[in-house]
Amino acid sequence: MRDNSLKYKIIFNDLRNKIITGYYEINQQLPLEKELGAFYCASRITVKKAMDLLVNDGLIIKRRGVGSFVKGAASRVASAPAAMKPFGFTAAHQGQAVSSALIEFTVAHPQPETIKNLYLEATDFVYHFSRVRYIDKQPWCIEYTEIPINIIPGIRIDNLMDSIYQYIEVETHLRIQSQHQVIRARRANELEVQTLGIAIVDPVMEIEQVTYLDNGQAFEYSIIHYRHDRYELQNVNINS
Amino acid sequence: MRDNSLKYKIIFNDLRNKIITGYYEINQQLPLEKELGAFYCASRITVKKAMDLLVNDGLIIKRRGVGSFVKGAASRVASAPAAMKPFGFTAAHQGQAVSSALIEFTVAHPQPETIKNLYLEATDFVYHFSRVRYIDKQPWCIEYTEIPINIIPGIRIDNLMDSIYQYIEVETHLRIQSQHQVIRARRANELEVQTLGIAIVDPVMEIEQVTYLDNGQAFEYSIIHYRHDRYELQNVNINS
DNA sequence: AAGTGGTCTAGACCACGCG
DNA sequence: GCGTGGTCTAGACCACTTC
Repeated sequence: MRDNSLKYKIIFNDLRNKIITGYYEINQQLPLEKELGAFYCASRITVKKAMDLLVNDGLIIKRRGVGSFVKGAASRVASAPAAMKPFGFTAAHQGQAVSSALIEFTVAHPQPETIKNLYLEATDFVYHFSRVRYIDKQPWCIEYTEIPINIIPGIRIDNLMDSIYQYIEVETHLRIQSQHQVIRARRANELEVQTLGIAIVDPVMEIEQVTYLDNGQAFEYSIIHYRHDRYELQNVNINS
Repeated sequence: MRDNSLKYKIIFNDLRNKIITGYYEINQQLPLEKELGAFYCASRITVKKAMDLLVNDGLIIKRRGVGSFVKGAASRVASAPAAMKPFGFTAAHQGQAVSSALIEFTVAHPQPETIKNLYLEATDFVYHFSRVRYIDKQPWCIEYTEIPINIIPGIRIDNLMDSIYQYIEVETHLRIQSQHQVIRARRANELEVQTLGIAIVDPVMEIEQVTYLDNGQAFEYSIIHYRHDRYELQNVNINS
């Protein structure tokens, strides 16, 4: 990544490491913005930009008139910066043995929800597929996905065994830019009981999502059901 | 709020309204940062700050070398800006008839999870209470909460019928600054089946949270179980 | 080549907490 | 009154897209 050459990201990552490794302890005051600017040879504005990212990730608090301090929660924070969370199951479990079982793969007209979320016509065509995702051969979740064929052409069965996002970014010149999700708890259905190896009384975590390319085009409508014991979401709310 | 006098928030809110009301249509290009700066009598940097907030809320995308565009998801976006989401059940349901039923209220030593998350000693004392929360007399969720008595003293039973956060901010001079949450799906227990009026096979949405004051002090450890049909979380992920 | 947004700076002034 | 972080500016240069 050439992102590493951006000054505010260098400062962000360095401060983040110093907090996570305990170089800065919990509740300890950080150096002043002015001092950090001198240390990193950066303007105060650039240091502030880096520190504001730390605030958004829940690692520090800033108090006007007082200073900046390491937050107590810092020791339990996710390993990846929130701003750099990767998209998709494969990327989220990088380094682990991810595999997939294809349940269904057809080309069809889009379902009503897909029409609404991707602004399609009922007469359009989409790839319609569902697959179970495994880590170390343990079932993790089941994905129900529709992707318009005229936005992402050329998907074949063997692309679905790996990361579909990787196919899109590597085989085409399109880049994935963002993802809008709605998260709910739900009862599992019969298919999920069988494929995920859970009991009929076990819930699943539902993630309904629309994924966007960097040109603003929504290209995927997907519903993912996770085993409830294999998914949790971290969230930090900051008061304006 | 004197927040309204901040230029970047004025611009943010004005652009946000123009997007939500359809003054700017989906996929329409917004005026250039330079033009908006002239329109609002603001520098380009200030306009950019406002627009970056819109990006984080998932309302627009920005393309270097091209311009900024209204995102398709804009029409389905939450009514409140993500950056200004209020804390707590009462605030989240402002204008609705919120009521509470107290299940338990004692002063006790903290549970292990509370000790770990609030950095307490086993010999400390906490308010330990649980309550069911209703909207229009319909059960919505059940909260299990512990708050150290030496951080927030003077909580009485009648405070628990209303918003405990409101008690804290009004009766003391402390201000609530942030909240760290972990969200999971879970099976309901016997108490929840009865108090929430759900079936034993129905899941609940679990929110485990630590809430912080603006001095960085963690003052509350809480687990909330929502009826799965009465809670959903919206989430926007942006690629670096 | 022209024009967009992204980064960075130096400097100013303000709001706030504290002594 | 002092020092903190918050806001805002004018201007520079860069990375990127499009023509």
